[in-house]
Amino acid sequence: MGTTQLESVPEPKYWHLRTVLSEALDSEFEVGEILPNERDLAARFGVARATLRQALEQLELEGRLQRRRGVGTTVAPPRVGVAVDTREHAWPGTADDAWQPGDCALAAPPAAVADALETGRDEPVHTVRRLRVSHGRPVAAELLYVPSSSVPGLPAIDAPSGAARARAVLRELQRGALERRESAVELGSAGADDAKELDRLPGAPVLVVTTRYFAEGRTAALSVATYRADTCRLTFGDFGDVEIHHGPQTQAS
Amino acid sequence: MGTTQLESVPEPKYWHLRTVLSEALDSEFEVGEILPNERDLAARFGVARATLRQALEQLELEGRLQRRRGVGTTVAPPRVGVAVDTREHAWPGTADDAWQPGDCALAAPPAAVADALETGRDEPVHTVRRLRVSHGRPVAAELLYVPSSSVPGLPAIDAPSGAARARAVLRELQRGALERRESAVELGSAGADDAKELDRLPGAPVLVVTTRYFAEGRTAALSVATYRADTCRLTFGDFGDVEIHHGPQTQAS
DNA sequence: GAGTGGTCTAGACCACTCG
DNA sequence: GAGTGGTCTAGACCACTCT
Repeated sequence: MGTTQLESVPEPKYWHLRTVLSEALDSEFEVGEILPNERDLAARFGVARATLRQALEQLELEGRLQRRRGVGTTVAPPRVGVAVDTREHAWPGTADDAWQPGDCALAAPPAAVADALETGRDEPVHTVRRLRVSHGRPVAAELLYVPSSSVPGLPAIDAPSGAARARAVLRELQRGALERRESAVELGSAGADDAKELDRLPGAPVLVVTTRYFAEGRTAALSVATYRADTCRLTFGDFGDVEIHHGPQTQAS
Repeated sequence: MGTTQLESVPEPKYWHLRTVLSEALDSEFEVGEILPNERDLAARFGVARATLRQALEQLELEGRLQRRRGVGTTVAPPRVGVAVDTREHAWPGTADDAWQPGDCALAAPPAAVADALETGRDEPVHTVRRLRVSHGRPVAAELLYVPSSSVPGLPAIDAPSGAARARAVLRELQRGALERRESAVELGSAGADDAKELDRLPGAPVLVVTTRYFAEGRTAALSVATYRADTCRLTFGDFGDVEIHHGPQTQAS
């Protein structure tokens, strides 16, 4: 007697904190508003800073918060719906397919990519780096692997790299009639280079979309695109901008 | 002089560790093999346990490792390709749509769901809980929201809940001709209930797939499915089981 | 009971942004 | 230079799984 247990099966502190903060975000904060700094928040809740950070990490993973070193923690806007559509328009190289071609190189791809393309492991393929921008912010970085056989008309003497080359490869790829595409989505973490382009730290969670393009029954190209998981909601079909999911709780049954 | 800097722009220890461990996993370990425990590993690399754990967390997020309390850390098998297909077969309630109907309840859904269904915020809808199993393991938990108007033929006097009720709702939903569906994928964290069904801890990363089913131009049902992000690769189209992505490094350009 | 991963603490220092 | 989030430490205890 004398002691009261709030939780007979106590949940971890950081999880409880996450819930409390989540509700506070809903009711007491506006999008873009700056939260108190971590040391103050930790003191206010009577926990160590590391524990508070665990809760903040959860909320950032869920797209509720945005943290920037040297600046502070702000309330994130709702995730952007990004179409990863499977229709005929918006093939790579179409006039506006939401991607900005960056650099291009001719290099041997990772072994797994070579296998999928059915090229030799040491055979160089055109590797186009592209960036996808939405609402003025970079949302995804892509590597598009195009075997030489998919772009037979590509001039051989051009500059072997650079943005002009990237556009040329896309143009030629577009000429060969692409028939079909298949995609897969999985969770990953941003490598150093992707992280830089996406304005995140290395290790930031990303949604990796791997897409295989087919032409004449064979794999004509392969794309590996990493989307910022904190800010993006990938839409298949034409989902519009309805906001459904808003946290981990599934408050039914 | 006298001191050597391995990194002129030093990367964080945990990130470097992640890379080292990742390579070790590729070359020196088999799937299912148990790693040394965290305290030993930390000592071996000369870092604090917390730092080592940060590296392990990354690798677990990437689906390379599997950690179980009281057991140990093992090398994870490649992610399972799970079809989130958009074809006509495999509508909810089809003979085999990979989902096992669980419970069913009639309850007011979260506000966001009610809005998407265009039902009143306090109007109860049929809420079916289902579990998706692949290779003998649970991979996803789903809540399927079905407004009464979508299942007009549903007997009113039946048991209002339970597995039998769930099957009845699905059967009636199947009768009304579904026309189209739209999906979105985003990162989330498992709530306590989902976590339990998926055999994970609360807060575990999940891929949340929100699907809207249309019939006669209106939203006939809405599904929120949470897939284990560590073990699943969601495939759209029919991607097969090719393994492409294998870590954050993008070793081209 | 022994051994594992999971949680939590109290502190330190670093890297970055901004006025 | 002040203030922020990011990294790291060395330790403690807890919850769980096996034998």
